[in-house]
Amino acid sequence: MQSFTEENYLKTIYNLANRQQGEVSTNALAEVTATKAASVTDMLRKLAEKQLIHYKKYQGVRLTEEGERLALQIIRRHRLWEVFLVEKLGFSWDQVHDIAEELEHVRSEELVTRLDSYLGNPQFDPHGDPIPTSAGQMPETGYRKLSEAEVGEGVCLMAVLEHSTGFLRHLDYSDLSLGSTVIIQEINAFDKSFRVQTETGRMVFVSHEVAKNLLVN
Amino acid sequence: MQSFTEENYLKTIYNLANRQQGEVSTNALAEVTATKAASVTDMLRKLAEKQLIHYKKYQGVRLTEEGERLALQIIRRHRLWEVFLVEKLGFSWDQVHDIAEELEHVRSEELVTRLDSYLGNPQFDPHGDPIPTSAGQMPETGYRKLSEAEVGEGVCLMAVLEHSTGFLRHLDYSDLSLGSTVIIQEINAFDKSFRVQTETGRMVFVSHEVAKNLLVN
DNA sequence: CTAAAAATTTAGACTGGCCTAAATTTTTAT
DNA sequence: ATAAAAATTTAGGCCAGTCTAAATTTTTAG
Ligand SMILES: [Mn+2]
Ligand SMILES: [Mn+2]
Ligand SMILES: [Mn+2]
Ligand SMILES: [Mn+2]
Repeated sequence: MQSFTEENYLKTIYNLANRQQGEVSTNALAEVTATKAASVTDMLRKLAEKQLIHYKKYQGVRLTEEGERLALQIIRRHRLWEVFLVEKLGFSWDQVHDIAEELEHVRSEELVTRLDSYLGNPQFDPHGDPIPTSAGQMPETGYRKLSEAEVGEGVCLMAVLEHSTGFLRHLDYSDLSLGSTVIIQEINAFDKSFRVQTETGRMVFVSHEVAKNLLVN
Repeated sequence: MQSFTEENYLKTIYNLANRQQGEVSTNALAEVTATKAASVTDMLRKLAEKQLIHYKKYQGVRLTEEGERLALQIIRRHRLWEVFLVEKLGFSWDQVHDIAEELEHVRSEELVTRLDSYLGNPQFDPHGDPIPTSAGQMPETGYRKLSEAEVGEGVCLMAVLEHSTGFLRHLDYSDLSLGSTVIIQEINAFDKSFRVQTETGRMVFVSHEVAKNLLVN
């Protein structure tokens, strides 16, 4: 059985490993967990002891199979709760992350199973992130960043890479909602900003910063 | 802001204070929290420091107004989550307590408000316990124990005092469900056991031990 | 009313998770 | 190739919450 803290480290290691390639560094973990490198080292020793990570001093860290299994379980819970909060309780997608950070630690297999089926076995969370299966698989999505699309393309908005309230509110404001299609009218050569037409016909300006954090199909 | 542990102590003090009269003892707390008396003393000093309890060495403990407010908030969350688990996820009433013990600590006013309205502002939890109001009031119920009722009376089963899986399963087995009415056929003079007729017509034996833990109207 | 029993508190110690400062290892740049 | 910089680990310590053993206070019984 893991503590909240251990669960958070596992989840964070998983996420960092899948953003960059190769081993996850102590400093990167310290930044995300908002602690100091020395504290991370302490925890890494403990997780290695429990065989949840592969860890060689100074060489970075990688999840073991068991560690990954646990990480996916926690991510699954997080995303299912986010679906619940949005679909059933009517929260908006920018309000749910912090609450799900707490709910994800409630430990009950039965609870997750029932929640999943109550929600209709959703495949994606409100931010378009795939929900790991109960068998412990992270579904593959073939998305690319909007910033990599070209003029003239019509692309469907599928997920966000950035989950901050500010970013999500900005998307709402810009009429960019997941599942909707936008047509790329123009890409500015200088700042790589986009002008796109949304499904409702609005012509919207999308900065490169935003386009980099929007996944499309 | 209180830790999980502090919240559990406040809730426990509240519950004990409303089962017995007067101050709550260190030993009673140690038993319920499954810790040792010495640990309880440490925590009482901390809670007194935070002005959440009135505490004089060797004299037992009582919640302050603020302490009671917090205790009721936690109990409210616990009971709302129990309703959710039973009504929405289809758990049975003997499975929900432990899960609610964890869910009750998720801290979000907004979450509780939305959950409450999603559930239709329920007045009672699956065990018949009243749900404290958002204003911080514990609704009064005028229930008495089934063991205090008399032969010939028809009484409505309203709540249970004991929440163990064993007890609740036994009630299911005995066809004794909350909201149903039973008619008292006979009270055994020797062991104070009851013979009652349930709503479905079954004739059921109710031991004194069980009758003491069933509240009726 | 007093002595034994029971309840409670204090003393001292441990673990988990965190910190700062110092030491060590690895990486980078000349 | 080597020195400076960056990253990481180690040393030593703090706090919350727990424990056991010992001391103290309150309660109970004779
Ligand atoms: Mn999230
Ligand atoms: Mn999400
Ligand atoms: Mn309960
Ligand atoms: Mn209950």
